[in-house]
Amino acid sequence: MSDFELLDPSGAPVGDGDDLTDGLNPAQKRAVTARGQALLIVAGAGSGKTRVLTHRIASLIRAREAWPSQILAITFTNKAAAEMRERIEGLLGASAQGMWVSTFHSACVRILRREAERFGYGSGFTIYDSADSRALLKRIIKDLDADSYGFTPANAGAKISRLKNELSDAEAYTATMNASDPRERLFGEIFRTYDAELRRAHAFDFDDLIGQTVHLFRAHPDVAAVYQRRFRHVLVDEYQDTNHSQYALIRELTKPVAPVDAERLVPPVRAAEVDGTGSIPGASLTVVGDSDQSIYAFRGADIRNIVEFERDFPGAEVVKLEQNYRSTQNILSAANAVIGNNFDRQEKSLWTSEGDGKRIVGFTGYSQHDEARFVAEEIEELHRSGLAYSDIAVFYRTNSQTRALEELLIRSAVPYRVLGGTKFYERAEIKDAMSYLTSIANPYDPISWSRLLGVPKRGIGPMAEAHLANFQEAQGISFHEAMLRAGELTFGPKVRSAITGLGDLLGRAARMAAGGGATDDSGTEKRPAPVGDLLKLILDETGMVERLREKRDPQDEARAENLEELVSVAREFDAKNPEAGLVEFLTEVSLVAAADDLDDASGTVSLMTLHTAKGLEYPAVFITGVEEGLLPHQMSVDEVGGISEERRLMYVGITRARQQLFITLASTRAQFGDISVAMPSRFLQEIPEHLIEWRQSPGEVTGRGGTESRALNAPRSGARPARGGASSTNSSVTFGSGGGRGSAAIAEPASGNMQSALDKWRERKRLAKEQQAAGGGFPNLVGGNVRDNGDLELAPGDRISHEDYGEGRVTGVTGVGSKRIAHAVFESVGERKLLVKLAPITKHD
DNA sequence: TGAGTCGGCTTTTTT
DNA sequence: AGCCGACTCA
Repeated sequence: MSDFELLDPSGAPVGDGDDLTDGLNPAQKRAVTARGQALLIVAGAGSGKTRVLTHRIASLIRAREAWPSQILAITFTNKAAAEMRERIEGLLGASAQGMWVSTFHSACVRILRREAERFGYGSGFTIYDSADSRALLKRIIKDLDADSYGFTPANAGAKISRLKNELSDAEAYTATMNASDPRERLFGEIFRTYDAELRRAHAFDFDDLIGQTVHLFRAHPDVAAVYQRRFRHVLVDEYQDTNHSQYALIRELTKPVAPVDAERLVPPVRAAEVDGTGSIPGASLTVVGDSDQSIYAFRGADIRNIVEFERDFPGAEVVKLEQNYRSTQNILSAANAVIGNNFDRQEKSLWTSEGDGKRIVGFTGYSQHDEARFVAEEIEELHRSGLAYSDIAVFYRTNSQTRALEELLIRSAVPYRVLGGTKFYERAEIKDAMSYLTSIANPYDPISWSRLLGVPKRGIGPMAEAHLANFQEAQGISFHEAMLRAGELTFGPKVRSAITGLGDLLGRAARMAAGGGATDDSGTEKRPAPVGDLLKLILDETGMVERLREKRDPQDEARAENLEELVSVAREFDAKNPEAGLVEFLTEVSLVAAADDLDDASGTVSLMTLHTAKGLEYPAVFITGVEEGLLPHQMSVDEVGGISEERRLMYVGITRARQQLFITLASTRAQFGDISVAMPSRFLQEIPEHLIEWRQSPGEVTGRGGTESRALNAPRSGARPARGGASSTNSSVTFGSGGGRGSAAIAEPASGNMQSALDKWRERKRLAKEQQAAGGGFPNLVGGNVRDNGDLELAPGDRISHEDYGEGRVTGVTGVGSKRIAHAVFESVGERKLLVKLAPITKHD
């Protein structure tokens, strides 16, 4: 039973009577049971690909075709990885110990830390996130005076990233560039310096994690052989979003091991592992993807990886999953219609046997606030009809759109959370605290060191920093050592003691982290200190939290709370990973994705970008800001293939919805401080009109600035028959792409009366200007001054007056302090929940 | 050296 | 409108 030697590659037949294939459709069954070197599973949205993938892995293990440790499964986010592992363990009824289920980045970090001595880093090397890279580039660009040539940290970073994703490096770039172009020469210099600085700091950026692993494998066949031998089955999810370096990594991992390398492996290879020539055959590869959901071209994802899979891996089998188990037919028809406008795709059409379901609800607001108000009201309506808040999600194209949405959700007392966006770990105070931990793990890293010098303020400025950095480089010592030896430099007594004191603190913390006795209590144990203790030591000794508290600014108060939350995050990590240490903590923090902190049990509405939404599903979905310039985004319009990618983004958004889909837009939108007129998105026009029930169509919002009361603009369903959608809407939605600079990507149906649309657009723009000039802005502009009702006391029975809803009666009050919520019934709109502090209400005496 | 003010720029999406 | 960075003053 437990005899490893009996492992037979051909395996026991899986299939008949196997519960791993029960209830699967024929295509899914094939995807689970197919065996061979290469398998491509083309999985449309909602076609059960996670199920197929987990069952495939479980069947490999259960049939004894593979041990868990021979499986490498790559997912897009850490959350998806955790979920997949859990589901596999559920199927096997046992732990899947030794199985690698992780993201590309996590898997590569794991390999790189193991093999760190091969490239001269310690295993505690630092991972630079985009902000760190930008900080480094900023310094380099300044040093090289490259800003006058138009280089910015952002554009240089993007270019470096693109090159690294192609497995290029500074040397290769310099060799192939046009050397007579000073701009190119300068960029080569930036690139070279950037990489040199990374090396000096013992650091990798995100792209290096993949690229350096590939280089490691290519430079050291013996190292590659270890992993090629170990992973017999490689499975990759979201294959359409892989870039070139990830593709190369997969190729390396699935190569056979040549006899010369196989011979040197430890432990020695067994006869069963090699073929007749003494080679270990390449691992089997399974990739899952959907080219219609490729939305990461901007970071190097190459759709050709999936489109040309069969050419890359001759003899590959292809299985197509087209039956959808997630959405209603109406939603799928809309999705099919939209994506059908992408001309260069493989034909594929989603279908369901579940019936049409409800129609898609459309709404056009007069402003983004009006739009947000509709979203908030509909969410409440859904909630009243029995849907949990956690079953509802709101999507948008750009993070900046959250402002208006959040404001209205707060006012309506709808519990929500924003996924992604300004992430916890991107907050300044968190980065400050983390810079101490990073520096403790890697005392050669200048970025974290430079950051911690200045926070909290202790009189060490740029001058002192520069002197220390020169000293550090000249002596070839760590930054911590350089600080301890500050006496050898010409500093004033005050600055010197600040520097040595800080150096001492870092040294003590580093010894604790390494397991040495930093404090001289009985500690004979050589155990690394818990991360929580290290962090607490730093925060206590630097007084960072108290300093924030002293300022008595509510924002600083929030920052202090964030730091305390960081301590509890660290403690949680310690408890969950008793064997892990500081480096593991830092790795986890660097690689968490936006969707990773998604807590499904939280009972809140989820707000996120369309990108973050990929891979998720919700019973009710709102797609907001469906306007030209936003979706498709202005930036993408002139890019080759840009519109196609935006359309896929729309497609991804639509296909997240299970039962109810809402599509909203606004006719004006404020950006960069002033208000501009927004046109409905071309994608809106691509959805067959009979699928949409307009509560307020774009046509109705055209022309007039919206003088009616907001509450009356959006009567509940039924009050307004949905005739608006058919005629008026679609004629007014027709328009050109604005400037009409026809890039290759734009193959839009040039239907209809462009001229009249243009006229309407001009007219609206004029009206918008006038209204703005007339003062007070738009009547529908909710934003701006946040009101504060202070300690307004309300009790059941009180009569109140609401700016939008009119007269009403309080039926109850829940919550405490600033989160007090009044439940009220209004004559015009019925039941509503209001945040007492912020709602536009007055109480009648 | 550090605090405060003014001006320019921003918004695409993320591991 | 808001954030960051450069510049100015104490």
